[in-house]
Amino acid sequence: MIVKNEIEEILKNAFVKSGFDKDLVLCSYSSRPESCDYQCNSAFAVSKKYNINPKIVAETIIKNIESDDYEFLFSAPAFINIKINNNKLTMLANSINSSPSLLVEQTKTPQKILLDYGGANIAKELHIGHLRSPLIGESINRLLKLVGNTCVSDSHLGDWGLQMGTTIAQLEEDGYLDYYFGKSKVKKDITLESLNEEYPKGSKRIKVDEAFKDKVDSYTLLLQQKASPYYEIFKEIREISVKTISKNYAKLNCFFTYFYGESDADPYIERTVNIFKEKGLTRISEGALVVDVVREDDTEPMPPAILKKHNGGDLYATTDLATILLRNETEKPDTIIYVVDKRQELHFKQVFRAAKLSGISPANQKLVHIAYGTMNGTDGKPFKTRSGETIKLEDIISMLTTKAKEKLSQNGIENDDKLALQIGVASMKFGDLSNTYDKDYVFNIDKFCSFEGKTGPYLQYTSARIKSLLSKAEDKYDKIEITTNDERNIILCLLKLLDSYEFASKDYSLNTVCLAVYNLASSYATFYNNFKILTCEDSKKRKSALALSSLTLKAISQALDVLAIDIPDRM
RNA sequence: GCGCCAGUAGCUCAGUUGGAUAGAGCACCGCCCUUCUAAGGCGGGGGUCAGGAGUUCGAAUCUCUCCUGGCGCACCA
Repeated sequence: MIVKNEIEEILKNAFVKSGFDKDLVLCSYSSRPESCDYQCNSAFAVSKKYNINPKIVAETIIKNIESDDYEFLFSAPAFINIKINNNKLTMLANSINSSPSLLVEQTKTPQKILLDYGGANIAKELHIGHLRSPLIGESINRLLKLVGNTCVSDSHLGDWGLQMGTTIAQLEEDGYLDYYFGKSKVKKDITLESLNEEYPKGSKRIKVDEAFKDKVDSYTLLLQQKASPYYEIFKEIREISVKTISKNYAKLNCFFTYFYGESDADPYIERTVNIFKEKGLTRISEGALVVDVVREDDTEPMPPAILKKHNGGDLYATTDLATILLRNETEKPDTIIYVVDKRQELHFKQVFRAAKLSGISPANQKLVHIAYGTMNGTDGKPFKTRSGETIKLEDIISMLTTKAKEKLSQNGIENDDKLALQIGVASMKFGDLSNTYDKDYVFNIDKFCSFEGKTGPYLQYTSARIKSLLSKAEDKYDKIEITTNDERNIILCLLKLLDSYEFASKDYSLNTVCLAVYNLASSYATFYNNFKILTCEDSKKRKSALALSSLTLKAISQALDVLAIDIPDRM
């Protein structure tokens, strides 16, 4: 926070000179942009502490200010309004412009961070419910890297639980697995379509058909014991699924360092369970092996974590704990971040507590659950189509692409599939990421497909216009000079955007980055509309405007890179 | 029942440790393309921040209360 920190230093000196406690100094962004750029409201706190009239406090502070770069003004009853002068803004603009990283503040404590994208289930195709985890995860990954951390990511596929037993049992009953079970010499291919049909079918049945549920339980257990042919079938399903998942996630610019799943933790499960047993942390409850994680001060229900089912099978908590052990023996991350929807909050509380109790996660390792909200329909429940189906991710992507193509066609750009995908995906991603991640929000297909106003395509459009402008310019440009209000606004928005990375990396609030980059683009659009750059006859002004445009483009590009949104050359 | 979260413009959402006149986008109305991409810019209308009480110089923000909705509460993930 370049400017804010500097203003606070100036204020602290003035506080000391005035005899006030300098710890009370706080500088914030202006809530009244028409009268100031930054503000300090600390006079009220000082007034209270020393029992002095707040007006006198503010006036005293202002009198003791020493600064050539900023103007400090009194505003009733006791606000201190701060304005940056043009020289300072010019200097800032040029130093940001000459820095490859645009002076984004680097963390003082760089960490190795592992991101866990909380398991797309491999038994079925990706649907709309699988959208937020990779979108949010990918952006957080990029954000944390931008501020100086090292990150690795793991898809952590859901591939070792009941859903696998269910799928295999249902496939078997419908004759897909005759070859594996020796009933046929001909191998029937398992396809994505068959998985889409068979898993939901079996999933419904286990709730009503007890015999089938018993079969599913036993198949799940057999798989977890890597028995034949269950393990071979699992491998085939997994391969088909991973292929599709990675393809679709790549379309969204989401990538993983590792395509691991729960099953990859299997070799660590026995040791994990033994660690708990040896430390005396386990007990048998209703036939299951459990770990108590409740604390005296808990106000919410806190059931024990289950390590082994009554039949010896493994559960979600088991594989998650074994996965932590695996990671601490391979990657040794300082922090593990789970990007998983908030309905699983209790599960992660249990796992985190159990991991700390057992020492599987060292005391200084940070375990974080980014508990994002669900996308709801207008009925307030997780989004379903009118017929009650979930929408496939692939269908959403094609819907977005079609809409983008129509729009491109109006602008005379035909048959550019790649561009249409970039625009469509930008709309969806920005629409999602500009919400606060932890709240549920209403999924609106029109909003996801909209290209006007505060959207991803607006940012792409602004960037494409700058690119086009710069390519037409015949001047060489480097020095920026800030003189007008429009130019001032651009730099002020830029400063806020650069600050937003620090803010966002502390609490994972990508929406602040979204808002800040939109405001930057918007302030540039105003400038662009009011000032015809290429035809300006004053060459100094023209060159400065070009340099300012170039800086704006760099800053928008940096932000969109964090959001994993592509910038096209034209649209 | 217990617990967690939410309720802000017609709609979808922001609102940084409590600050000045509560913002944005969409939708609606009006203006701006003989000049760099109109997916744009400028202006306008639109609010009991769910209701009530309290703390404070000051509350959308903190406390209490109440209403409504969502989610979670051991062998699913």
